[in-house]
Amino acid sequence: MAETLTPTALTLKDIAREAGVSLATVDRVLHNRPGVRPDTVRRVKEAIARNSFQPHVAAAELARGRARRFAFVMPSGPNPFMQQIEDYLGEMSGWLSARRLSVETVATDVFDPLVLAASLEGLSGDYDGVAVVALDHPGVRAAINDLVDAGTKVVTLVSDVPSSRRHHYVGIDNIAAGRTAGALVGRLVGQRSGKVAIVAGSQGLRDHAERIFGFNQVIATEFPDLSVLPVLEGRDEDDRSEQLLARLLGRHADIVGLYNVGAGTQGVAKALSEAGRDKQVVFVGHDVTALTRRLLLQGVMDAAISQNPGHEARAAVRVLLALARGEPILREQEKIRIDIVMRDNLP
Amino acid sequence: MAETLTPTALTLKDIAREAGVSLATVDRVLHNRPGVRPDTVRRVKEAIARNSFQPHVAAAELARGRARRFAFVMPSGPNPFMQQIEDYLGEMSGWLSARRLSVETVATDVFDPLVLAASLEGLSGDYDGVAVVALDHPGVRAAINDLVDAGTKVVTLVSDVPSSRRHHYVGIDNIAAGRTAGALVGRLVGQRSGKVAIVAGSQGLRDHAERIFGFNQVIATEFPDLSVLPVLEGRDEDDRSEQLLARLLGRHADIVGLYNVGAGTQGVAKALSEAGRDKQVVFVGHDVTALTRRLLLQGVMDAAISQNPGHEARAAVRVLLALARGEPILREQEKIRIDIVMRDNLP
DNA sequence: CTCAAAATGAGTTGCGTACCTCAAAAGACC
DNA sequence: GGTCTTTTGAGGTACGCAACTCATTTTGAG
Repeated sequence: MAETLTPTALTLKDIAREAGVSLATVDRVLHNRPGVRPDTVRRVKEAIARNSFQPHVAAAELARGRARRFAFVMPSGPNPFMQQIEDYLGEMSGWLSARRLSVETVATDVFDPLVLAASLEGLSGDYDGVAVVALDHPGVRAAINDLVDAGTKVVTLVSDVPSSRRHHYVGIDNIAAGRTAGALVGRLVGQRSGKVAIVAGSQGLRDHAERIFGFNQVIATEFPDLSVLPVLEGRDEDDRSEQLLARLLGRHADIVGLYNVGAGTQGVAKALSEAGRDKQVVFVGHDVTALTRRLLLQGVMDAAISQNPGHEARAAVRVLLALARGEPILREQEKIRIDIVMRDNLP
Repeated sequence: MAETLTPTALTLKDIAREAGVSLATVDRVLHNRPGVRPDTVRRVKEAIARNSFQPHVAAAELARGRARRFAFVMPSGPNPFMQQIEDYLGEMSGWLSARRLSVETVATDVFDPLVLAASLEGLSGDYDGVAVVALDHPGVRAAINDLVDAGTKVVTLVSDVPSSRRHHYVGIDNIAAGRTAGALVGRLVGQRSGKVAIVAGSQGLRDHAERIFGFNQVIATEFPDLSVLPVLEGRDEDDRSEQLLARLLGRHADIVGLYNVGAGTQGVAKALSEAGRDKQVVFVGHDVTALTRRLLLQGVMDAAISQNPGHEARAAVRVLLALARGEPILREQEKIRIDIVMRDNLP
């Protein structure tokens, strides 16, 4: 009828007795300090495992004295999505200070690999953990690895550097996101056949390229009545996106779908509206911002693929904290999901 | 360039000095203990606010000695969604024991208000917090209020009792979920006109009724080419759902959409397949289980409206813990979102 | 003004761990 | 067997707060 999940509550003292050693030795084993014979280490670890002992987090945290410091390395430009992440970090301030944690944001030009790498190197030694919106580049990779080697916990945020030895990635699978966008456009277009336009920031950005890849994959294999037009590179700028799209709409009367991969949403929407085709064209984009929220409510946008910035901010902090404490990570909890947001499930 | 979110780290001693009182008095104020003049209370609270002091969670937790006990009151039947919630609670066991928290699940017949109320009354005094999958009934409401009055923190889970004085509800807005389902069916049906079928467990269940309400609302106002057939009450049973739906499909050749509000998914899918109409009818249901996952991959189901059971389990625990500690709740974090799950964003 | 009640100060203990020192024991090496 | 190094034990202090006791001061009612 009633099942308890937490049976025992042993302490280090109990483990010491169990293993037939002193508290000091258990402490040495627990913190990988030198000066313990391998055989003794084994005995202690066995005692810990046998009793499934877990150190009391609160006691450990209290005893260590100095506060943990984390740094968030974020893009310096005016990116609304990144701004949301910072806002949500700010909302955590009470939570953070009650745990004596310090989170600092460091703005830098994440699109310049050398500048980013230099910023990362500059953090070494000062922080227990670093979350970074990273560009996938050899210099950045090396900087991340250096941090890791220095004992700093590193988490990549939003954009991954899979070839580095970062401890964790907090963000979505962008290929799957592109696939989802493709499925949505295809399904929402319905019976109609015609062309599909793609507006991206740049195909050089890893996340954009991956999204486009996934999108094309789905359209090509599952919606034979649709053909994808060459990608417009709007550089995430409103004006440029608008001009490029307006020209394209003028040339193709049979555009039935539109996928906006990155930012520049304002310009994309304007081009659609001014051509008077915002109701006929299925428009799928990314992220829930004040703007996309409005466009969804107006029916100009049909769906937004979203990664929850609040979740990403909190997950990054929690993962860094768990890594620093040596606690296991709740993978299921920290996994960022690909949200499909339509008008009626707007968060 | 770098902005710190956590400036100070005062202690109770500092607050005592600031307020010109002793540690004991600060302690009395902090824990609402009697024997402090109103004026002194004010002074202490002002000092706390002025310095935005927050007690060190770890120290408080360590000092209080006894572990906190939480109970989860769950349906006793073989409900896969509830099972998932329990599974995720089990996955937290390491996290829980490291914090010396105990979570016990109590199985009971949540559909019988008297039995449920009795179960709740029986918990009084033994637990610091209770999460309950509750039926909205006067007897249950009274039982919840009694728990609250006894100082127990109460959270309703999945299904709310808004008229009670429960401290928090962890679950989705079911009207919005129904609206989302309606929008999906309507959009995915495309240009076609025809009829839409609804299979529910029972219209007596609050969550099902709300979902149907939201669904009808959207179809009626936004998809005039679709007409909704009377609700089939399958009692969440496979066989019954299958029979009812098979009969309905036989009578109406122009069914283009299907909304399965609750369980019984196996039967619903079978009726569709055996009628050879699983590809023509847009089928939207709820929750991601092994079964719905398979149906989505096969293309039988087109979308599932989902509430993340892992998130609900963890949110309930976190909310109970925050309430017990007197910490603020991170509303954004604990809010359960309505997930639209299609084949390409299957979690 | 008196006296009891209320309010406050001062202090202690303990929670479980981290981190440190110093001494003692055990082992390794020649 | 003696010397040196490695390993281990024993113990202490500190972390910030909860919870408690007891003495002292202040307050208010009569």
